[in-house]
Amino acid sequence: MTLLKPVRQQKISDQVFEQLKELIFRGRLKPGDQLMPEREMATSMNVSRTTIRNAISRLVTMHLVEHKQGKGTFVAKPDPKKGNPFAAAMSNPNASIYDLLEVRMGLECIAASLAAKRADTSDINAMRQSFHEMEKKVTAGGLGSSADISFHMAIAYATKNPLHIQVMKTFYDYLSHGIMESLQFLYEDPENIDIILGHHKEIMEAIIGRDPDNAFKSMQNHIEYVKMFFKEKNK
Amino acid sequence: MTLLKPVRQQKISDQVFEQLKELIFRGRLKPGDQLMPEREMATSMNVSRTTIRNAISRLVTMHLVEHKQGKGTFVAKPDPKKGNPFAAAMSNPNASIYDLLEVRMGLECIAASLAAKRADTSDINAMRQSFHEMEKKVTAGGLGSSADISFHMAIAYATKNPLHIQVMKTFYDYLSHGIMESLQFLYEDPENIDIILGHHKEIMEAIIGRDPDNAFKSMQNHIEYVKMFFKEKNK
DNA sequence: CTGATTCATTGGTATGACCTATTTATCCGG
DNA sequence: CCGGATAAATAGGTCATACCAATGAATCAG
Repeated sequence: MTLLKPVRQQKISDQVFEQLKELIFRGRLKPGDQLMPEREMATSMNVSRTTIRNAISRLVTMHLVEHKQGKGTFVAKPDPKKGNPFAAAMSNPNASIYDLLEVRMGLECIAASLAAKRADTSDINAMRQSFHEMEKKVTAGGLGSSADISFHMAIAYATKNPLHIQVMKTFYDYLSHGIMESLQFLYEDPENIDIILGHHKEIMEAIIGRDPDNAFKSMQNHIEYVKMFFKEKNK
Repeated sequence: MTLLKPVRQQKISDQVFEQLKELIFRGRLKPGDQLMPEREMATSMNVSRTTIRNAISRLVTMHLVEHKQGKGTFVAKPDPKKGNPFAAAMSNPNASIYDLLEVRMGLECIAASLAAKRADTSDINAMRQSFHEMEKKVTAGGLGSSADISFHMAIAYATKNPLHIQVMKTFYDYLSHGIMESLQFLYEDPENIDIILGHHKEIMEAIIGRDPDNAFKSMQNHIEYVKMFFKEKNK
């Protein structure tokens, strides 16, 4: 007898749930986006609508998506009121975008260097995709801020560090809600956008080239630039 | 045409959900209790099993109840970890103390360098106090892990960055109980303690001496040492 | 053009069937 | 009487289908 049982320990609805969750956390589905109709999703995944609904209803409970009868299901805008420690911290009027950048400086520089050591091809593809999406958006006159977030989240995932991923996810959950408004100033100037895209390219190439030190420095340089921008702006 | 019809139709599954939630919150259903079978509950509430399942699955998502196929559904033991993003991440079996140290590496190095720029006398006093307390504890044969945490938190406060403070608080509040047990291994060897005290002294002096670069490097060196310790230990 | 109606789309609920996992009861050979 | 195999009962998990309810767009009556 063979020694194995490819037992299905994970429920089908769990798998669907995980897939959708990943799409949202990685920014592949952005707040406001509409999900595929349940019936369609069911057939395209070869599972019953019951299972799809079960998975989605869990996302609803987690406030990641919202049901709108007769219209569809949409990715929710993160609500800071919902037990997010970062949101609590940031609702403190003493906390500024500058504080946020300082913390990001710590987290993301080390993340970039770890990513350079551990990124696999799918991570790199995610980065490339987000990069090109942002490029496309800005050349089309758009803002590209959500693609920006996706890019940074792709790096977080590439660290393969579940704790770091969780922390960054919580971070950007909040960011896409409140702070992003401040960041809009950054995207208003086309010159800034080119510089930022250049930074991203630098970071990405360091990671692809498996160069942790350069990845660290490129990220440091990137965030330092953003910090300087806001320091200039506020005087 | 005035303010009319705040009509809001509540979904049936919502009503079921609320009922069950109340039962749990009010203690009518206690941890470990088994819920009525879904089919039975459905008939006794005059709704379909679909609706019941939807409501219960939301309770599952909120970690209020647990499904056990073939056995039933049970009220879950309140786990303080549940609902906290950090704890959720760490309950992931893939998350290790090594992951934690990587994230700390990012956060605390930048914190040390910021502290070197911004620490005031009361911050420095807090550091000194924690340092000496730890020194006292270990020479008395104690563990000093809580003084260790106090030391690192003193640095966090010295950054004057409310977001960073909040993040580190959450870190130590929710992680320490589980993770600190692992750190005990570190304190078991007197030799380690001396080295760690030396590290702390280095960090502290760099901060007092207003030397951000050295503070950064000292902290990096410190955490790197701990990382190495666990890497050695696990092979 | 305005307003009502119709209809396609999409989430919400209801049944009923069958699958899978767990526990309990039963039966049978030794 | 015992131990293990078998069967039944229980309860959650999945599937398929039908219909209800809300929304919005297209259509039609005036």
